[in-house]
Amino acid sequence: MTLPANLELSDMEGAALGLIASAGPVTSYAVVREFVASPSEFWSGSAGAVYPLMRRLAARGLVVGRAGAQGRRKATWYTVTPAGSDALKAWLLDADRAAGMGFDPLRTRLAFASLMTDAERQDLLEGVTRRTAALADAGGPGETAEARELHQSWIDMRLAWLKRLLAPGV
Amino acid sequence: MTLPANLELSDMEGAALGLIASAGPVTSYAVVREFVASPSEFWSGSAGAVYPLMRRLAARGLVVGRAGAQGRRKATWYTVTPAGSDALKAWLLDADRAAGMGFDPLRTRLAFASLMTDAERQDLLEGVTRRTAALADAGGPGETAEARELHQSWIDMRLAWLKRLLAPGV
DNA sequence: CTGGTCATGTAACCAGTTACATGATTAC
DNA sequence: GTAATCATGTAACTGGTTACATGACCAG
Repeated sequence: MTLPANLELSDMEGAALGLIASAGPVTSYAVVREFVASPSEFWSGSAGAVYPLMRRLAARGLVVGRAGAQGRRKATWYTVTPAGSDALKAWLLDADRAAGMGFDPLRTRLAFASLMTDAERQDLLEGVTRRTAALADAGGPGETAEARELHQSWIDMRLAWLKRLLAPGV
Repeated sequence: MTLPANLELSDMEGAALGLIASAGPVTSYAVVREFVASPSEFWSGSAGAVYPLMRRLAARGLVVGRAGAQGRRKATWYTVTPAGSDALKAWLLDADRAAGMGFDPLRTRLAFASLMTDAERQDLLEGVTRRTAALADAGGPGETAEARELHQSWIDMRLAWLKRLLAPGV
């Protein structure tokens, strides 16, 4: 990529910028709420992360923050700039990074399956099966149909894989 | 969980402790090599992360480090203690955390599919398809058969999902 | 009007990153 | 013998976390 360095985004920055672009002028708190509501649960969406992140984006000229109010409270409303739009596009369409596997807590543990007894392994897989099945209902409200389908595919894959490993005589 | 607080492990600590338990006495550098070679690519395995982590584990009594040598170089060799073994077991068998989805860079982007044009979306999915297909060969050497199968299932799921989305007339 | 929650932050801490330093080992 | 790389670290920076502070809003 011969992209200007100031346009490069971390994944959390990209996600935040996407939210701002989608939801029009937003306050930092609205972004916090979206992160918290997200089914991804990878970022906590803590205020201590989001508020400085928004200031960082503003300092880089990717968003503008206008001082305003929310009722009697004063608040800053953020909008993406053209430069922010470019940065967001570049991040969204970065196939190299999109193809990565990210972090998978189950795989991390199964790398050490040899350290478990058979009974422990069985218990773990059953516990994971129950909890994975429960994830099916937990769709985030803001997600697109495509993201939701990927979520569901992930769950289906997981359950099929678990079922096979739990099958008697395997 | 009524687990003593000093037994709780972060995911990176758990992974490191698993490596130490699997490979017998190891140096910090050996752990670095394993992290770097891991197909997960989530942690960089930087020395600046691993060396302090090993000291932290030692300070908590989960491993012991014995001063020794590697040829003429001096090095510290780490072994898990019984307490470390307990902590590792608790981390490995924590079904709640194992069932989590972790971080998925593709899903993070697809949450904003509405911000792409049709052509851009098509390009992205094709790029991801090519790169995902290439992942099939990239099995980590230290991984167990189960972890490898989960890796492969993830790839198959991804490819099936991508193929469906790229099918003409959908 | 008072107790709880919402909204907007700030501060201190912690863990992981890149970049650097240094000495041992290996390749040529 | 000298250059490259391996092995063992350290230091400074970054960014995300929890915990706290403060004032607005809302239910009884």
